[in-house]
Amino acid sequence: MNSMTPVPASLTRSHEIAAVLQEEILRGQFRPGERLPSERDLAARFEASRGAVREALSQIEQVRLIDIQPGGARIKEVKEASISVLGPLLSLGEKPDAHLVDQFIDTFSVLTRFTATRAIELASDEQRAGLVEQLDEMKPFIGSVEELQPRMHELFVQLDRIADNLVVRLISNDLQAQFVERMLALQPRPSLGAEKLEAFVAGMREGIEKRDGEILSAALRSHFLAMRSLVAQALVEG
Amino acid sequence: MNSMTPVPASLTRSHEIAAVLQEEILRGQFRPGERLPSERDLAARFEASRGAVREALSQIEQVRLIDIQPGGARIKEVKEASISVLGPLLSLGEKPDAHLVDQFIDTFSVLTRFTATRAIELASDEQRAGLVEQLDEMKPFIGSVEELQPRMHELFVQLDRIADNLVVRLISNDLQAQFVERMLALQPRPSLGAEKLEAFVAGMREGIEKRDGEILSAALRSHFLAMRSLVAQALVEG
DNA sequence: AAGACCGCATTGGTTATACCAAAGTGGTCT
DNA sequence: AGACCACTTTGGTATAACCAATGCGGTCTT
Repeated sequence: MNSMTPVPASLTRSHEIAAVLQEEILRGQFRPGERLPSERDLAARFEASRGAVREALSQIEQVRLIDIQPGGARIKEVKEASISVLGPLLSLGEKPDAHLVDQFIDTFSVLTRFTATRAIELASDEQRAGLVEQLDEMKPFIGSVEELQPRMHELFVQLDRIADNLVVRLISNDLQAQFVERMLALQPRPSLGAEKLEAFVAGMREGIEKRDGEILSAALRSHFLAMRSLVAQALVEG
Repeated sequence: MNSMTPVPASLTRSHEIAAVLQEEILRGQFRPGERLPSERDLAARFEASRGAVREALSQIEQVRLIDIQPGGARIKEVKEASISVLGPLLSLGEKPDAHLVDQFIDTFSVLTRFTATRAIELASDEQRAGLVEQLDEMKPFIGSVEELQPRMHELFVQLDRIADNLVVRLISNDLQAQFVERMLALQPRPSLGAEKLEAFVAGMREGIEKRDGEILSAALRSHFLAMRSLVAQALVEG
């Protein structure tokens, strides 16, 4: 999966401008309803062409942070924006806002539990057996996060495939796009203890084998809770 | 709230082009990995300037349906896209795809339950009392969807405010932006029976008053399930 | 003095042209 | 057959210009 990571999208002028403006908006440097400087003024400020500025504004409009209309572009409330602003929002300060990170993990947890419980409802016996096998194959690697992580990821991919819910899939895409890369920058890189991981794997296994959503859900919940405090700790220390 | 509905964003050339191209991509008229026609060719095809086409492509890139790079823009998998493609995806056929609508409602249901249960965990006694009051004030209007809906909406706004989870909030924004307007076009406009609504309100009330997430969650679950079959029915009939 | 009206400056929307650097392409030479 | 090189295409950017609609300010009317 790491090898699939695309090249960090070349920074074009319009993307730069969009990033800067978006950050300023998210920092609250403009009041909602207020007018953004005109495209010509922005072009002058960024020493760029109007075309580049227009492309940037077009992107910001897409995330619903501004409303472009003849007469001027107006700032909207962050609360009304698209989920795409979460990434920039997390990158505002030196460290991501701890509260926001908590919300993030909680939400991810809910969606993952939904996917997982739905998956075992829908899964055939063969599929469940396959999932259990995947989990069993993880056991030797519980000590090593680097080894375990890709296998865990593969498991979730399978669950996602079985649950077959495009809506959740797309939401998760966005969350990951906004969140994961920014969390990976954390130092020290948090990692769960072997005991907890073992319990987690065991819980998942039991939930899948018995087709018991409660057990599965409980395992996932406590796993995400553990991750939450880990990340919180990393945010304080880093 | 209806009066707040913004003017149907003026259709600029770039938005038109973006909409057409996006629809073609979503229809699968290009294979993932395949190259999109060059900006110059697209400009010729749409009888527009390259600038307009570039703005359109910039928007489509924002929803991660294409990947623009020097050398050419390449199509990506729908599964990798942003949640923003859901709206266009729902509008592909004459009627929204029933399966997708189900997924939509299920997902909305999960998030709403999360918000509601979190809200009553966090709510002060005064706030809970306020919520209960809101519910009680609904009772006279249970017969009339038009009267009930805005009050119900206000209740969810309060729950959302108390739960105070920006991530879920933004996700819900996107879902509503993509979904609600398209569903409102359904004819006949589905509406729940008074008995079910009464039970729903009662369940919410009890859950909030007793601060019991299970009861609250159950009320919401069955409510969304009812909505699901209503919409399914409307899709078949319409 | 208050309100309706008109007109100009500003703003976004769009087009056209031009140039650059990088990616892609095809042919040639080894 | 493979490496190399030149040409072409493609996206990235800038400049200049025009239109329509908005916003604004002053004037005229009542």
